[in-house]
Amino acid sequence: MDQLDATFAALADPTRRAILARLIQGEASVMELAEPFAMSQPSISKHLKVLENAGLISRGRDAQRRPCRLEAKPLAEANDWLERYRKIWEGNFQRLDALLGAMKAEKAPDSTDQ
Amino acid sequence: MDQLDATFAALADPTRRAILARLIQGEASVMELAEPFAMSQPSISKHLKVLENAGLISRGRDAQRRPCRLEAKPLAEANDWLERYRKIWEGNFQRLDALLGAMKAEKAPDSTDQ
DNA sequence: AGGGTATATACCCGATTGGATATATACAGG
DNA sequence: CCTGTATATATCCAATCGGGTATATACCCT
Repeated sequence: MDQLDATFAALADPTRRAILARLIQGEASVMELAEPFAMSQPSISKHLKVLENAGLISRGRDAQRRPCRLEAKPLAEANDWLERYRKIWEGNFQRLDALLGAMKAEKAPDSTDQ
Repeated sequence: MDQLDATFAALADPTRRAILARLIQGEASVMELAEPFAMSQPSISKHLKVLENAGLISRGRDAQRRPCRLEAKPLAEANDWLERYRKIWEGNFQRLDALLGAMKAEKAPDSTDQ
């Protein structure tokens, strides 16, 4: 599966998005991540595996715990993909310039609007 | 299904992303959209239905044709969701830069699949 | 070694997905 | 009305998904 496929597929589930949202606050164990959900621990582990396979999280080792943390890169790729469309659909060139600037440290002149 | 669920799920398929990419150039009929793919017409119609149900495209009527065009709103929502994370990771990178001074191993591949 | 805790793996199951083919519908033009 | 064209719908099928329970593994502590 393509990276973008895996990223968007992982983001298509509300449980997984909630897990990512929780991880904004910092690392968390599986138990901690499972707590808000009416769902079994293995199901959460499965969601975490999907996120990990998509590269959206990575995991450490702390005794029996396998703390999860956010990984930015696949999110950045998904964001880049969406930014392209946002630029076209909304005519928002500021964001595109910011994106191109971040990616290539170079401005992308484009005078053709709409 | 939640709007974000539907949007991300629709974007998780490379055929559907390619269809959206094609629609950047303007409206297109089902036949025109199907042409680049080694796939039956009904399969393309099914993909279009997924995109339409997610609100990512809308359809008109031109004789027998049902031209498709891009719709911005759901994309904007998905983009907003990702933007939140972009801000976080940019913040993290700033902190990281502050700590490590110079750490540059970023590649910037422009790998838009279509 | 044995017990407790945290997490992963192995199946099971029903629903959904993404493809196919065959058929139905909608419309244009002679 | 009939034909051709564009598109949608109806099944079918294998694969994947998202949940469950039961069990295994990994690690800490006494």
